[in-house]
Amino acid sequence: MGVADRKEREKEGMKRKILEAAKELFLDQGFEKTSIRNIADAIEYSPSTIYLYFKDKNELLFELHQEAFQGLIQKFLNVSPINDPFEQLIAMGHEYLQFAIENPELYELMFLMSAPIDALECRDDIWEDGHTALNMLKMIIEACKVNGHFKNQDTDDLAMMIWANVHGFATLHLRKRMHMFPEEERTPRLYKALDLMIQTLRNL
Amino acid sequence: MGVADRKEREKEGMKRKILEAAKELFLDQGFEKTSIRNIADAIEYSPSTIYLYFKDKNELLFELHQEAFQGLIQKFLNVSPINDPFEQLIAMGHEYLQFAIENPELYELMFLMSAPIDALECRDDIWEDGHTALNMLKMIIEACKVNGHFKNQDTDDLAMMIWANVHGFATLHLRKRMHMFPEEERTPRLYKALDLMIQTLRNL
DNA sequence: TTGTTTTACTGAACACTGTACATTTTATTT
DNA sequence: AAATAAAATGTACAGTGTTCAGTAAAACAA
Repeated sequence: MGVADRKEREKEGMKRKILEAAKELFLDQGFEKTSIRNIADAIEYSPSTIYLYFKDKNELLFELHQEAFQGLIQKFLNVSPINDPFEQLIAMGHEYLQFAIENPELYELMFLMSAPIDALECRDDIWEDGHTALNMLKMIIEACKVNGHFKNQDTDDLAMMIWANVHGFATLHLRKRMHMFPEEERTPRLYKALDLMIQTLRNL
Repeated sequence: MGVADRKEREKEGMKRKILEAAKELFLDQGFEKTSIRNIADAIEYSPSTIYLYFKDKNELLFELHQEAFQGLIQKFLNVSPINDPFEQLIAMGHEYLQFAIENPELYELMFLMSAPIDALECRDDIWEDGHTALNMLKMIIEACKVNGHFKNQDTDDLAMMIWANVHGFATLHLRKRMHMFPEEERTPRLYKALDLMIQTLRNL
């Protein structure tokens, strides 16, 4: 039945329209300060219409959350042409930090927001892409081990430590907790400290 | 004039009363979900009264922010009896992580909340205690250097790296982004990864 | 082409929120 | 006791997320 198909497409189109508007507004003025009414205004529909396509405001965030993780995974794929796994690791760290700095609100949505997590804890598919990203890190760590790095260290612990470190850099920066350094020094210092961390790992 | 003094004390008493109620509610149900009306109800005053003592909801948070940092500094003082500076560093990392785990909402308020920071960026005394805490870390790093650690490394970079790492652990945990590990493994793994990080630094 | 059913959408309403301000109550000073 | 100053309040405004009865339009069956 062709009609049902078209309806399906239209429904999908509407969802996208809402999501794009929500994304722009969330990224522009933050989640809390964006109201359903704002989104409705942007797409020229009534507020209630949004509730026909999404359960509530959190669900909008959830969908964007999914897309954000897929964006990070895309960035991670940039490191695959590199041959030496340790160099891959370094590049991955930079890709991660760059993603966080260039997409602050997306990063916030992925790793900092607590609102949606509480609301969507029941769903078991939230972390699918998160796991994929983490596995990419773990595989590179394993490859490093083959090359003689990280002797007698547990891969999970290493992954956790590296991830936490990069995440720490990202959040300190995003949440503007680097007041001890003058404005223009912050980003360079971020990368410098990241490099220091990775070099520290080199002879582990 | 004794009357003025008493008035001053009463005013201070009222401020404390409001702050204690706000603290309990913020820590209990979060900042966003606590309304001025909730706080007013708790102390049995009208909502408007709160505005006579604090500029707005953010200011309540700011005052608590100050107190929280002083709490962390107190924990840091626990390491001073330790003789070896590197052991001090290890203990400091544990104190920090423990503080974050035991006072999740205070930690959130210190390092994760973005609302108050934006609103209070003008004030230059927000980060006074923050700097004190950071300086305690830096002094220990300097002491480690005297003992032969961290050869040819910049103290600021080291401080930044260590802090970011511990902060990363803390936020991953607090924001429930450790879904890859089963519930009961999370906290132990946190400390294990922290130890791994610090041991990595030992021979730097 | 009708009439009927399904779908898409909306406006008004509810119960909240932070905050401002005129008004009233209480305390202090003259 | 009257005048003044301080403290607390009730009310109001403009905003929020969300629900739901009702309407308009499209799809289907006759």
